[in-house]
Amino acid sequence: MLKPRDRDLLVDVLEMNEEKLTPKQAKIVQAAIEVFSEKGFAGASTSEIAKRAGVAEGTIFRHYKTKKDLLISIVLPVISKLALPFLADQFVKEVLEEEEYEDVDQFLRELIYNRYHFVKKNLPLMKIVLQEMFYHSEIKENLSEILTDKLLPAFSQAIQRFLTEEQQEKVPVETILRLSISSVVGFLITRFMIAPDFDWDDDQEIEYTIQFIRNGLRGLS
Amino acid sequence: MLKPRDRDLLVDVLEMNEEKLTPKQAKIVQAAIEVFSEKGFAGASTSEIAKRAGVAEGTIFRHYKTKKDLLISIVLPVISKLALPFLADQFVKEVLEEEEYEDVDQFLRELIYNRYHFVKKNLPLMKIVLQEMFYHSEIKENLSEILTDKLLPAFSQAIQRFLTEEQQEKVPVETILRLSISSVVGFLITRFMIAPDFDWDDDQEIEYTIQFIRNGLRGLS
Amino acid sequence: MLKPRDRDLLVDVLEMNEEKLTPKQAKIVQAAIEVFSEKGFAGASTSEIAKRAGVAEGTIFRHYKTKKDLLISIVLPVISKLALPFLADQFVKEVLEEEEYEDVDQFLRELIYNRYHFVKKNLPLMKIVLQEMFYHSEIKENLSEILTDKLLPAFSQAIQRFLTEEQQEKVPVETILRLSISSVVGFLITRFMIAPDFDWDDDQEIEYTIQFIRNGLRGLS
Amino acid sequence: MLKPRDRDLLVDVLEMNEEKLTPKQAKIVQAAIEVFSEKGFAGASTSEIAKRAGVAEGTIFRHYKTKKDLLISIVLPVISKLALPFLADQFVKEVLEEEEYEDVDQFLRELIYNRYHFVKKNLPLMKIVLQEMFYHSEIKENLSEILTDKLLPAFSQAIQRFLTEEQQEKVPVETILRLSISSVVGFLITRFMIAPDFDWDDDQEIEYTIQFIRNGLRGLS
DNA sequence: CATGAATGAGGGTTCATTCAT
DNA sequence: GATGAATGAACCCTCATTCAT
Repeated sequence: MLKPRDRDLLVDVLEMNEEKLTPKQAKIVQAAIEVFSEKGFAGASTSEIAKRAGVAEGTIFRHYKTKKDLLISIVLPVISKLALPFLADQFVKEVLEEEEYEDVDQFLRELIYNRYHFVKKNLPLMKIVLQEMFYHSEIKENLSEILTDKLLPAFSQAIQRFLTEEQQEKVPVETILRLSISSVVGFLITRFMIAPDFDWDDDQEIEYTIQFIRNGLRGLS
Repeated sequence: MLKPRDRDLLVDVLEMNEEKLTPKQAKIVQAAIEVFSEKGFAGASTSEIAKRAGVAEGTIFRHYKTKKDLLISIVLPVISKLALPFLADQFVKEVLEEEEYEDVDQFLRELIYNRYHFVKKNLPLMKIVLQEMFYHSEIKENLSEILTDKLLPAFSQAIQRFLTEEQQEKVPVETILRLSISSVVGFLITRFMIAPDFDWDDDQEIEYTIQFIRNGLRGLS
Repeated sequence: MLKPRDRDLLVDVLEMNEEKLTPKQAKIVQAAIEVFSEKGFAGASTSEIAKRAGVAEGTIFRHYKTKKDLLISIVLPVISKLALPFLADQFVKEVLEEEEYEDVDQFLRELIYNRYHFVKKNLPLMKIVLQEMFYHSEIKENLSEILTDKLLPAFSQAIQRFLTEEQQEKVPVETILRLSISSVVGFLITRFMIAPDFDWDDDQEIEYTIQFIRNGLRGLS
Repeated sequence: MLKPRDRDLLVDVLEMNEEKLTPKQAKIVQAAIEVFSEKGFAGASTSEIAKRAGVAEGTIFRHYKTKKDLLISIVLPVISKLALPFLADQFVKEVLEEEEYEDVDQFLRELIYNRYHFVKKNLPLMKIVLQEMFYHSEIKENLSEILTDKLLPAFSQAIQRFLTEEQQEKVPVETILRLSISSVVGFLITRFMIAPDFDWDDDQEIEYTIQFIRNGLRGLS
C-alpha cells in the first residue's frame, strides 16, 4: 500500500537534530523525547532525562540553556516535518501537474498513508507536540504559521480539482481544511493514542476515512 | 437555534460538587479549574491555587488528600456530564420513538448544538479533561467506560435510521462513531481551543459539519 | 508469688487521671498513651490521637493547652506511682519494723515482683517515660526529685540491714542504688521491651536476679 | 588504667563514614549526629541539620535519599563498632588462649574500661542508638543480630572460665549475659546520661561494678 | 462541651540550574 | 566537553493550634 516514493518523504525527524550532535547530545535528545512523551514537559525532570541518557545532569545544560530550550529544540523541527508533504511547490507539482493522482481517492490515500507512517514512526514526538502546543506560545505560533503558510495554500489549490466552482465560492477553504484534517487527525489519534491496542484493520479504516471525506466534501453546499 | 429542552441538559458541572461544599472549598475548586486549565496539572502549584482561591494552602489539603485527588474530584463529574445526552433510554426515546427528529440533519443539529453549548460553558474543564486523560489512568478508564457503555450503544441504535441495512452490516459501529465524533470534536476543538479568536459563523460551520457527516456516512460502502 | 498486699500497691495510673475526666477526655488520654508509646512524642500527631480517641481535633485543645501539656499530664502521675513502694514511711514500716521480710531475698523478691507487675500493667506508659525523659526537662527533674527524695532515703535505711557496717562506711549509697536498680531495671527492660516475645521463665529469672543482687552487694568492699 | 592495646580497638566511628565523603557531606553527618542526639530523630528537622552543617538543605538529599537514610547511615556503623571487642576470634584468643587475663576481675576491667572510653567518645551517637532502636526496626534487627551472633557466642566461651560446671549447666547463658550487661550498661547510662554532672570517681565505680558482677555471678545457683 | 473548618508556619523532598574541577 | 556536588527556591503536604458555630 505504501509506495516507494512515500518513503522518501518520511524523513527521520531525529536526523536533522542528531547528525550535527555529539553522541551525548543525541542521547539526551532521545531520552528527553521519551520522558517528555511519557510524563509531559512539566512532569518530566531533567534528572530523569539525564539518568536515561546516561549523562550527568550538568551535561544537559551545557547544550541547552534551559529545560524549555531542550523541548523547543525537539519540537520545532518536528513541526516543520509535519507539513513536509504540503510544501507548496512539491504538492502542486505532484497533484496538479503530474496528474499522478487519477482521482480524489488516490490523492487522499497517498496523503493519509504518508502521515500515518509518519505518526507511527514518531509517536512520542507527536504526543509531545499535541500536549505542549497548548502551553507554549512558541509551539502554537509555529504550528499556526505552518498551517496558514503551507497547508492552507496547498489546500486552496487542491480543492480546485475536487470541488465544483459553486462550492469553491460558497464554502470557505478553512472549513474544508478543518473537516478534512479532523477526519485524518481523528483517525490517527484514535488509532495511535486513544486505542492503540485495539485490533485495527488499518487499510480498511483508511478506506472508510477516504470515502467519508470525499463524500462529505462533495455534499457541501 | 437552541431549543428550551436542551438547556435542561446543561447541568452546571460545578453544582454537583459545590452544593455540598463549604464556601472555601468551592473557591478552591474554581481556582483549581482555572489553574489546571491554564498550566496543566503538573504545571499547576497548590500554592497558586490557594492564592487564587483566597485560602491558606493547608485548607486545600483539609478537603483533598492530595493534589491529584483535587484533580480527580473535578474531572470525574465532568466526564459523566459529557455523556449525559447519550444516556441510552433518553436517547432512544427521543430519536426513535418520539419521531421528533424528522431527519438526520435535525438529529445531528440538536446533538452538536447541545455539546457546543456544553463545551462553551465548561471550556476550562474541557481543556483539563483533554490534557490529563493521557497521563492519568483513572481519567482514561472512566472515559473509555463511558464511551463503550453510553456512546456506543446509543449510536448502535441510532444508525439504524441513518444507514442502509447493507451499510450496517459492513461498516463497524466503531468506525461510524469515530468518524462522527472526529468531525464534531474537531469542530469544537478548532472553534474553542485552536482558533478561539477567529471570527466564526458558528451556525454556518455547524451546518457544514452536519452536511459533511451526513453525506460522509451515507457514502460509506 | 504475688501476695495480696502487693495488689494494693498496684494503683491504676489512669484512675488518678480518669476519674475526674469526662468520657471524651479519658478517651483522649488513652489514645495519647497509645500513640505516644508507639511513635514517640515528636512522632505522634494530635490528629491521630484525635482519630483514635474518636473525638474532634479541637477537643484535645479544649482540655490541654498544648500537645506537650497532654504529655506532661500523662507522664507526671506515672512517675509518682513509680516510687510508690518506696514512700519512706511505708517502706520503713514494712521493712524495718514489721520484720515481715525475713531476709534480703524476700525483700528483693517483693520489690521486684511488685515493680514487675506495675511495668507489665503499664507498659506503654513506661515506654513513654523512658523515651521522653531525655528530651523534657520537666520529666527529668521530676524523676530525679523522686529519686533523691524517695528512693535514696528508703535505700539508705534499708542497707542497714543488708550490709555490714564496714560496707556502709565505704560504699556510697548511690552506688548501691545504682547497682541494684540497674539489675532490676535491666531485667524489666529486657523482659518487656527488648525481647518481649522470648519465652521467659519469669520466676526463675527473678530468682537469679535476686541472687545476683544479694551476692553482688555482699561482696562489695 | 587503659592499656595501649585498648586504644587500638577504639576506632573513630566517623572514619568509616567520612573518609569517602565530600567535606560538605562530612559536615552534614556531624551536624546530624548533633541534632539527632539533642532532639531525637523525629524532633530533628533537616533544615536545622543543614543550618548547623553550613549547607543548603537540598545538599542533604543529594547524599541521602531521605532523612531516615541519613539516620541509618549514621547508626549502623556505630552498632558494628559497639560489638568490636567481642568479635569471636579476637575475644577467644585474648581471653582463653593468651592467658592474659589472670582473673575475672582483670577481664571485666579491660572490658568495662574499653566500652567506657568508647561511650565517652561517642556519647551523642550512643544516645541516638539508644533512643531510636525502639522506633526503627532496621536498627533493632541489626542490634539483636549482633547480640546473638557476636556477644552471645563470646560470652558462652568466656563463662567457662568464670563459672563452675554446675553453674554452666543450670544458669542460661542469656541470663548471665543479661545480668552482666545490665550492670555495665547501667553504669554507663547513669554515668553519662542520667547524671553526667555528678562528681564521679570513675575508677572507684568501675571497681565496685566489677566486684558486683563477679560476686553476683559466682553466687548464682 | 464539642466540633471541624481554617490557618500559616514549617515539614521533608524535588527541582532546574550553576560552577569548580 | 563533561562532570556531579552544590544550591535555594519551590514543591506538595502535615502540623499544632484557633475559633466561630
